[in-house]
Amino acid sequence: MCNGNKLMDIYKLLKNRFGEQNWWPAESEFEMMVGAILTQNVSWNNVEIAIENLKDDEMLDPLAIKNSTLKKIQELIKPTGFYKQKSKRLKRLARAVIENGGLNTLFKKDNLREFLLNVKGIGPETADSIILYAAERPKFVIDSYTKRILKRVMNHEGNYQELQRFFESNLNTDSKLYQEYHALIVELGKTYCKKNPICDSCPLIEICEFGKK
DNA sequence: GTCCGGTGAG
DNA sequence: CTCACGGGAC
Repeated sequence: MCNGNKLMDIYKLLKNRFGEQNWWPAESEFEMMVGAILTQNVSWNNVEIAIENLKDDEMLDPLAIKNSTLKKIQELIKPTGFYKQKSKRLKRLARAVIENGGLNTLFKKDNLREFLLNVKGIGPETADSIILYAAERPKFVIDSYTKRILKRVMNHEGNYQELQRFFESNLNTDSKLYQEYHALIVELGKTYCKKNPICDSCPLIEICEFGKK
């Protein structure tokens, strides 16, 4: 049932079907961090529009965010929804980056995860996304898709921390593997393992506890 | 548990 | 029209 070795089988099947994902699409590490906040509970399509808006105004920079007004930021990121909250979150992020000597310094911290979680508006998933895709350190990102898929495929449930440990203790500690795996999970969640799943053509049909029925 | 919120698919 | 979306704070 809770066989951790099955995790690599899942990974291989997903990779065979969907191929290389190459997340996170961004031109800079700070852009990745901004995207990580903007994508909270919002489809990536909306984030792309907001990122373009920010880019056009040369706002993908900590100092630019810090020196801009909340109102201006809200206009630019409106496509991502929750814009009043997210504009403040971007401000706090920018301030935290600046006050701690920039990203190069920040990403070397031993307590990077703790540091990020102390920025109001950055929770576990956003922090781990930044750690994995921007700082490129091996932290497995758990999201709602991961929870849903693990429950269906392996009948395995748990909170954020438990599921993260499940992946990290059963996989090689490999940033690239974690990056691709999480991206593949998201792709599966969007295309087949949806709320109303499409099981007949799912790449995991042969090994899925739920799909077998 | 509830609220935040514009966008696109169906 | 409804619904989910690469969550987090309270």
